[in-house]
Amino acid sequence: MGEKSIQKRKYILETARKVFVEKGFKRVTMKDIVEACDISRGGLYLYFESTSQIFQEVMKMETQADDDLFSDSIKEDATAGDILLLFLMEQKKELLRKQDTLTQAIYEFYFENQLPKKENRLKRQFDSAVKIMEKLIESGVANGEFYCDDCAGCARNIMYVLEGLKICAQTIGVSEEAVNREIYYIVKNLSAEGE
Amino acid sequence: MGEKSIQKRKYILETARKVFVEKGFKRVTMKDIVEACDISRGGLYLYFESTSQIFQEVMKMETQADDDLFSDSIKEDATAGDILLLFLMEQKKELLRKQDTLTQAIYEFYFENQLPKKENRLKRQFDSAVKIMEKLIESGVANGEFYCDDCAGCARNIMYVLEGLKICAQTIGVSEEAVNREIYYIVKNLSAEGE
Amino acid sequence: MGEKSIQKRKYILETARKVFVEKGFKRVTMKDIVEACDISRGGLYLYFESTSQIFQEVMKMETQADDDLFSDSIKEDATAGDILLLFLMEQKKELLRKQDTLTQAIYEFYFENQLPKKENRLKRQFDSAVKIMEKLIESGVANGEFYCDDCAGCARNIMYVLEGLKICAQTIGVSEEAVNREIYYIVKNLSAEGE
Amino acid sequence: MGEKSIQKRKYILETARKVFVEKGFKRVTMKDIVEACDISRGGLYLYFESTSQIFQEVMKMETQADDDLFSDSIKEDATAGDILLLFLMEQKKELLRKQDTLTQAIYEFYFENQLPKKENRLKRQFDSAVKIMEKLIESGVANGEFYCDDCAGCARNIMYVLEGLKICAQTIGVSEEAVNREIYYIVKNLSAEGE
DNA sequence: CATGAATGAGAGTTCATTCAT
DNA sequence: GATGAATGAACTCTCATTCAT
Repeated sequence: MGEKSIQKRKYILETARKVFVEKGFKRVTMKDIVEACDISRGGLYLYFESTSQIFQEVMKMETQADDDLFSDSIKEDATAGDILLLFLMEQKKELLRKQDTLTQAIYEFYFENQLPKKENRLKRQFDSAVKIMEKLIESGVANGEFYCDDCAGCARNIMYVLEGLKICAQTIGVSEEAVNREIYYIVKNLSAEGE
Repeated sequence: MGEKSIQKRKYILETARKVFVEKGFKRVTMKDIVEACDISRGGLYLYFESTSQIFQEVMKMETQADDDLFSDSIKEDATAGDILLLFLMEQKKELLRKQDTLTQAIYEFYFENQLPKKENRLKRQFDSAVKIMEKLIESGVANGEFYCDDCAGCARNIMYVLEGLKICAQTIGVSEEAVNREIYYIVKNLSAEGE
Repeated sequence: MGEKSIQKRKYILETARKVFVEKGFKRVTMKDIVEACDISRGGLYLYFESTSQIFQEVMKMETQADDDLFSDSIKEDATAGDILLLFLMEQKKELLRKQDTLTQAIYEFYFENQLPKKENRLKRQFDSAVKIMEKLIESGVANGEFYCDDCAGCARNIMYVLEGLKICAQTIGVSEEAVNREIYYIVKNLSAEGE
Repeated sequence: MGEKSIQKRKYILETARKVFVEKGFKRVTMKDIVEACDISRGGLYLYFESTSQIFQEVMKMETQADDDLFSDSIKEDATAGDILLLFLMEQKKELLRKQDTLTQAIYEFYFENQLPKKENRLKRQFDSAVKIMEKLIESGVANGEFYCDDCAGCARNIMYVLEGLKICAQTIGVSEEAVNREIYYIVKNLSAEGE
C-alpha cells in the first residue's frame, strides 16, 4: 500500500469517526461510511472489511490522540492539585459535549464484543487511569496538598464516579452544574478532610 | 380489550423481556419476538407496533417489580446502616449477574432514545434513588450511625459510583472483589470519618 | 404450510426447472428464479434457501416423474427385446432433445457436490438402471431372445455407452444417426452372437 | 510481442491451468488467476481478456502435450493388443486421478460454449480417437489378434464407454475395480469372440 | 509494459410491515 | 382477534473492468 493509500485510509477513518459519533456503533453500516466518504462500495472493502474493524481502528487513532493531549498537559510543572483539577476539567468538557464524542459508540461496541482482558482497550485505559490517579493522589499527600488514608481506594472511587457521570451523560443527561457538584465533592474530600 | 387479551399481552412482554436480556435492545427484531412467543407475525402487531414500544412496556413492568422488591426489604425495622448494606448487597448481586439483566438493553435504548426529562424513566429512577439515599444517610447521621457533612453530595457520589460499576460490569468486566472494595470504601467513608 | 403453499412450492419448482434446463446449474441465481416465478425476492426465501436446495428438490420431482413413465411402459406384456428397444428409444429421445433436459444442470451440480454414496441420487439411479438392465438381459437370454455369457458386464457396458452418449450430446453434439448406430450395435451384439 | 512476453504468457497459462484443475471452469474468476499468478489485475488483461479465452489457450497447450505423450508410446513396435492395452491403461490412470485433471473444467466449458464443429476441439479429439482406435482394431484383426466384424462400431463403442466412465468418475465416482471390469470386458469381447 | 486503486453492477439475505382470509 | 404469506427496501460482499500513473 503506497503513500497515497495511507492518506486515504486515514481519510476514511476520520470520516468514519464522524459517522460513529453521530450514530453510535451498531446502527452504522458499511453503506453509511461509503456514503460519508463519498467513495465506491467496493472501494471501502479495499481498506477495511467490516464496521467492527473500522471502529477498532478509529479507537486506536483516538487513543493516540488522547495520549498526545495528556502528555501535553503533564509537561508543565504543576502541583498535584492543579493537575487533578486540570484532569477533571478535561473530563467535564468531554462529558458535556455530546457532539464529537465516541463514548456511546464505544459502549455499544463493548456491549457486543466482550473482548478478553488483554485485547480490551477500554479496560486497559481504565486501569491505567486508576494507576495514574493513585500516583497523583500519593504525590499530593506527600507534599501536604491532599489528605487521604486510602489512595488506591480513592483513585478507584473517583474513576467510577467519572464513569458513572459518563454513562449518565449519555442516557439520562447531566447538567454542567451536576458535574461541577461532583468535581467539587471529590476535590473537597481530598483536601478538606485533613482539617 | 378482554381478559384474554390482557393475558396475552402480558405473556408477550414477559417473553420479550427474555429476548432483550439475551440480545440487548438494538439487535432485537420483531421477528425475534414473534419467534420467541411462537405467535404469528401479524398477531404481534395487534398488540405492539415496534420493538421500541415493547421495550418501554417491559421496562414499565420491571420498575413495578423492582418497587415491590424494594418495599419488601424496607418493611423490616432496621438501622440505616443495615438498610444501606442491604441495598448495596442487592446492587452487587445485580451487578455481578450478567444473565437475567436488562441493564445493557436499557443503556442501548436510552442511547438512541434521548427522551425528554419527564418521560425518561431512567432519570426518574436515578433521581429518586438519590433522594432515598440522601434520606437514609440523613437518618443515619441523626441517630449517630454515620458521619457526613454533605448528605446530598454523598448520596449522589454513591449513586454515580454504582452507575460506574454497572457500566464497567457490562463493558470491561468487574470482579466480585472489585465490587466489594467499592462497597467497603463507601461504608467506611460514612462511618469512619467521624473518628 | 397450508394447501396453498404446497401449490406455490410446486409452482416454484416447476418454474425453476425451466430455468435450470435453460442455464444449467451454476449460472442460475436466486434472482433468476425470482424473476422467472414473478414473485418477490423475499418470497422465494420463504420456501427455499439456496439454488442448491431448489435444484435437489427439482431432481427429486424429476425422479418421481421418470419412475412413473418407466412403470407405464413396463405394464405391457412384452418380450425382453421389445422392452430393451423401448428403453433405448426413450433414451435416444432424451439424448437428442437438448431442450427440456436437466442433464447438463445435473452434471454441473454433481461436479461441485460430490455427495457421499448414500445421498448421491445419480449414483443410485445409475446402479439401479444397471440392475434392471441385467435382469432384462437375463430374462432375454432365458427365453432364447438374446445370447450373452456375461449379462452383468453387458448391462454395465450398455449403461456406460449411454452415459458416454449423454455427455457427448451435451458437449460435442451427437447426431440422431450416431445414436441409432450405437443402439443398433448394442442390439446386434446381444442377438447376433448366438448364431 | 517480445521473448519476455511470450515467457510470461506461458507462465500465466501454466498457472491458470492449476486453477482450472482445482476449481473447474465456471467458478474460476479473473481474480483467482491474478492471485495465483501473483501479477497485477491490469497486467492479466494485457495478455488475455477473459477466463474463457484463457481456458481455450490452456486446452490448446494441453492437446499438444497429449499428442507428444501419445506419439511417444506409439513409437515402439508393439502388437495391436499391446497398444490397445497401453492406451486403456493410460485412460484408466487419467480416470482415477481426480487431481491434476482438466476433465471437469473441460466439460463445464463445453456446456456453455457449444462451439460449431470446426472449432470444437473436443469433438475433433473424440473423432480422431475413434479413427485411431478403428485402425488399431483393423490391424489387430488383420494379424489375427482380434476378432471383430464391425471395427468402426466397436471403436465407437469403446470410446463411448470411456466417455461414460469419465463422466461417471467426475459425478458418481468410479472405483478402480469398476474400471478394470470395463477394460476386461472390452478386451475379452475383441479377443474371445473368435473361438 | 505494468501496476493496483477505483468503480459500480449484481448476487445473497434479512426483516418490518401489510393484508387477504 | 389471529394467521402467515407476500412484498420490497436495505445491507453485505464480490468481481470484471478501467485508467491514471
